[in-house]
Amino acid sequence: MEVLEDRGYRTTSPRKAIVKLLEQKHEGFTAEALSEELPSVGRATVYRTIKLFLEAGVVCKIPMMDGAHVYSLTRVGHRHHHSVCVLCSAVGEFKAAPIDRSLRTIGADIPGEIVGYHIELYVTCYYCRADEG
Amino acid sequence: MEVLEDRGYRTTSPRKAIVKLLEQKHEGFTAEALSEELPSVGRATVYRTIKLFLEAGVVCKIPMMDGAHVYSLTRVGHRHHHSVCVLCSAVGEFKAAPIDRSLRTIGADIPGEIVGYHIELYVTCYYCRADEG
DNA sequence: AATATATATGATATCAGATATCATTAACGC
DNA sequence: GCGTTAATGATATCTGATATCATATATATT
Repeated sequence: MEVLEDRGYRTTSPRKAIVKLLEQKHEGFTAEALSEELPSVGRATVYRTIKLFLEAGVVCKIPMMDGAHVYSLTRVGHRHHHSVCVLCSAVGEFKAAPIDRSLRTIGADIPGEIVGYHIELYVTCYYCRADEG
Repeated sequence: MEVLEDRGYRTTSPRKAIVKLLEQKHEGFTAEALSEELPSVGRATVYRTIKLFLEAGVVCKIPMMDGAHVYSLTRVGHRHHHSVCVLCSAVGEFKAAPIDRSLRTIGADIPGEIVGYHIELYVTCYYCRADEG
């Protein structure tokens, strides 16, 4: 929320409601699902707000294995990547730093200069594995 | 094409036309663009065929930095990842093996068991860098 | 605290990418 | 060649997301 204020955005009640809900969510969510959970907030506003949060770096967009994608609140400050449970879409964050190193090695074999990268790890999380036995 | 035959799919002329066009394409493409380049093939067929190719592993779906995505013909047989030029969307493939190793180390810190992963490297390719100076 | 001003909202329409339907067409096995 | 079955293509439809625009409300100014 402070991030938004710093950027000159207003702290409105719809935005507060969305942030409040997101803080409780440790699973990836779709814009549609979020909208359904917040009937008091207009559909358009939900989509707009997620886009705004994306640009501000407050949420991340995570592609899933099947081509779909979910959003997730960013909890760590530094550069990171995501692990996503393919069953419940619980999202974990891990530091980018250790991978950066090995990637720099690989970079030597890549034609062109690396300007960024994405890594998604697809996992089955502890709870889902427990359920499946 | 042989991959498809092995799977019991028929080698039809629309499919041949699409494969032929893809072989010449070293840039990522969208289904829409492909459809426009092949007016002789119906829109639905283009989308269907791309989906089919995806499932057969003949093409890959590559998420771009801005949230869009492109498709790209798979040229290497083994497991690989992609580098994509953010300017012209030229696609390169690189072997997954060297990264697998470092990722296995990181895996120890990840809650859950890794069932798969994606890596996309975003680059500015040689030609685009030459153009921009 | 009241007001002015610009930003944000929400209802609706619209868009884009993709998929479902289904009658017609054309591959492949015989 | 012929029959069966999969594939095609025109159309309608779906889903996730965005554009429009009148109304409401957050902040700055007084």
